[in-house]
Amino acid sequence: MDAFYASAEQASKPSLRGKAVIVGGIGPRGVVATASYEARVFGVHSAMPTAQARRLAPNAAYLTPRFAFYRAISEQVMGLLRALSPLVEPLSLDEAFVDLEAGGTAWDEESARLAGARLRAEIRAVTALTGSVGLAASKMLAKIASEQAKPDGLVLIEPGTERALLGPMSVRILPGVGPATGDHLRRAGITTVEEIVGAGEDEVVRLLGKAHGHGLYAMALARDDRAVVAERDTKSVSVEDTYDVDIHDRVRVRVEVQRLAERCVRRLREAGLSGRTIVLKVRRYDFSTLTRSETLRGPTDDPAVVREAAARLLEAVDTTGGVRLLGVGVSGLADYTQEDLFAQAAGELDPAGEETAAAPEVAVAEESAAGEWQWRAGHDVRHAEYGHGWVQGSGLGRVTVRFETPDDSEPGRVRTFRTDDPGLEPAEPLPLVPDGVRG
DNA sequence: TCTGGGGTCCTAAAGCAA
DNA sequence: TCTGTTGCTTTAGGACCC
Repeated sequence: MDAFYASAEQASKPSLRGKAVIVGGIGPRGVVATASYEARVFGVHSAMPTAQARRLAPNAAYLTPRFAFYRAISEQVMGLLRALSPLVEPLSLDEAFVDLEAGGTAWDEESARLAGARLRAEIRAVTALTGSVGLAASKMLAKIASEQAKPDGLVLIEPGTERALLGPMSVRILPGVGPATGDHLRRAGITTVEEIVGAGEDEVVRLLGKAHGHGLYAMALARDDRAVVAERDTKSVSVEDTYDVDIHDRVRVRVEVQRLAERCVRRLREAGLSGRTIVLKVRRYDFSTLTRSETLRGPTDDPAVVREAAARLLEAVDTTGGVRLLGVGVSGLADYTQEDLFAQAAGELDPAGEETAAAPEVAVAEESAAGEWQWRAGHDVRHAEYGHGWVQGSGLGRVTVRFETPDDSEPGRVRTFRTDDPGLEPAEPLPLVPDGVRG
């Protein structure tokens, strides 16, 4: 999907169409998740600090992500893909590999082009958004093709032309070559794919190590036989928070770690999983990051056990100077819950339900105290008199709403209310395409 | 005013067992 | 029993991806 989050917001909000839209973290330490193509003109791109984006594009619309909304669209698109083949490997909400040959949907260039073109039309009809298609003989090349196809296009790499296409391109297009490996290669005088080939496999392995070196050399030769894998088991579950200002108070650090442990376990249980290894992550004031982990004798999904392990791990970490991020994760997952003796003992000492019942109430109370939690910028609302709209901003006891729906062709009217206006309530996003037209 | 959140995979060191 | 080798597990860190 092209500039997925930003495009979805533009489709949902007519007043943003044709405008620079930036979706991402809005706080002082946020980063850009997606910038609309209009915003990219100003030099804004994903992973850029939002503060920097504001300097480059001060008049853009800044929105926090609405993942539930994007997920609903994503599921519609993934459904279209699964109609082409059972072998669909999602990479994220907006990207997936599809093995068209395994699905019997395509077997040569012509049938592939046809399937791709049809798919693009279906995506547009069902979601009102544009998607790009890359067609090629391997995952790596399909991915490169789809990047070349953006926005709103289709690119097919013809068999036999792969090496010539790849040769002059930067090493950075190869999967697994990020900033660090790119620098490493550049210091060895290697900046293009053909220079990797020219250096020879032994030299690349010497530079980058065995696994990485052999893999990368194969990619440079356009050799990639990785299969499309439909179902991949989750290997870990984690949650983390970056704080708007560094936390210096050790007691507060402990409290945050306990909260994160509980959130992590909630996610773990929702997925029907349990795990053996508890990981604590700490990013200090200077951005140095460290992790500490502890492996239990058996898998657990007990909040008390995870909280206690996380607390133990924290005691071995020096947080003087302040902490900018804390995280708690669980790995070594099992899809069953084997209660170990410690978990049971902890449960008996600490009456069951107390911690899980108390935590959400505290959270809700705090969000309410912070004020206007339900009037988050960009989120949908409904007003008894004016109908459906979305929050443009809120603060100081006021909330500003633009009343418009995805099928409006003109920007809607803006009105401001008190945050406690009895006629105003949070609402679900409206479908981008009227129900009757959906596939 | 630097640098999110959710993951995956790889490497290397250290401890331990065969 | 001593020593060296090998291999597995745990831990920590780093790179990369969207």
